Amino acid sequence: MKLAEAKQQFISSWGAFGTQWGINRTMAQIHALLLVSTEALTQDDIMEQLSISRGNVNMNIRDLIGWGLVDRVIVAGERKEYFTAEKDIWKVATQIIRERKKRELDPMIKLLAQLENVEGDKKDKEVQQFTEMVGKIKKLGKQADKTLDLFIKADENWFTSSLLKMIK
Amino acid sequence: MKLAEAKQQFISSWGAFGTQWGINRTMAQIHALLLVSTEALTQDDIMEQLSISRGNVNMNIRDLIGWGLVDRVIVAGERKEYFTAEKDIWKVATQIIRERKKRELDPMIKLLAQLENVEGDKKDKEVQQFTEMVGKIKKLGKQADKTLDLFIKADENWFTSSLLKMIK
DNA sequence: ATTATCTTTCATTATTTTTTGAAAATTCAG
DNA sequence: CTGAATTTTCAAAAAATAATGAAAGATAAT
Repeated sequence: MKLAEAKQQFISSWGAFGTQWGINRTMAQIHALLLVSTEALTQDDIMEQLSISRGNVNMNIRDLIGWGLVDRVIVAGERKEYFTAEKDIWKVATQIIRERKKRELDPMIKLLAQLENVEGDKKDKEVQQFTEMVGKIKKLGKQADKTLDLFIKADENWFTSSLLKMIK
Repeated sequence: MKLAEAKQQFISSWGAFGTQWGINRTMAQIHALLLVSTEALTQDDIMEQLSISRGNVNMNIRDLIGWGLVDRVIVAGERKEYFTAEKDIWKVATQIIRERKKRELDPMIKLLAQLENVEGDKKDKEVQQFTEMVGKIKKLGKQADKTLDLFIKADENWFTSSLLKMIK
């Protein structure tokens, strides 16, 4: 397989995987394109390479910036904006985890905490089972939350912990 | 909040969260409904409670069975099929992980392995960067794969490991 | 073997999500 | 300040996804 073909394959597949994970196909493709681009790209570059409209590029790029996965790059003497993706794949992973945790896991735990306070007879079997189920899911959610925090922190402390290992 | 209202809220929110994770809203809602139902339900029960069509229930129920999250229940002397959800939330979690791993992570790693073998000059900077990026992502994918396996195994060994702790 | 009950399928319809592209807004050089 | 270059917005169109419901297919009781 040639390089150009491989890149194309990577971009298209990344888009398909994204879709399965509730991520807009185009957003995933733009991210993939920037991941395998040596240089920073303009909106026009992206439009051309993915055959998509200006508005589409603009919206998805801003989303990616909101996810902390893409940065604007200022090129001296150029009017246009350039965009580049974080290339450290470990940072990419922790950033995605950080964001999904904030946007989805945290609100879910909050909701479950509310639902646990259902009114009614604590001896009512229906009430009991519901509260128990909600409580268990909340507990699992909190465990996941903690585990993911450790994961994220592991990254932040990577340098420190490497140093520590050298000293010990 | 009353029980009925809380259940409704749970089902509707579960559907919304599902959507964010690339899971069909209705499928998530049926799963939620079964999770908080004391008794097994028929297709008609589900149709009524969620106000959806028979065909919709049927397809999504079969999907949920395919995911290993819902079981058919045979009730003696009854013609109709009943359905019930696995209530052990830890098992639910590991089952979802097991399936998504199989359906998504494994194929992704396979693809990346292929893309690593791009033809061309190994000294070409473009080729180098692409191969490196793909390799890094594959490595991360494999790490995730291992970690998730541990997670799944932890469950299977839960009883064993509890026993071990007691003996020690 | 016939009938009644229940399940499954799938072409059609409806809904949701994504994309487009032109207009508006912004930015900056001169 | 003016105007050209660039970015952003958003109503409308297109595409993708999901839901409906009637017909066909099973299944089991009589």
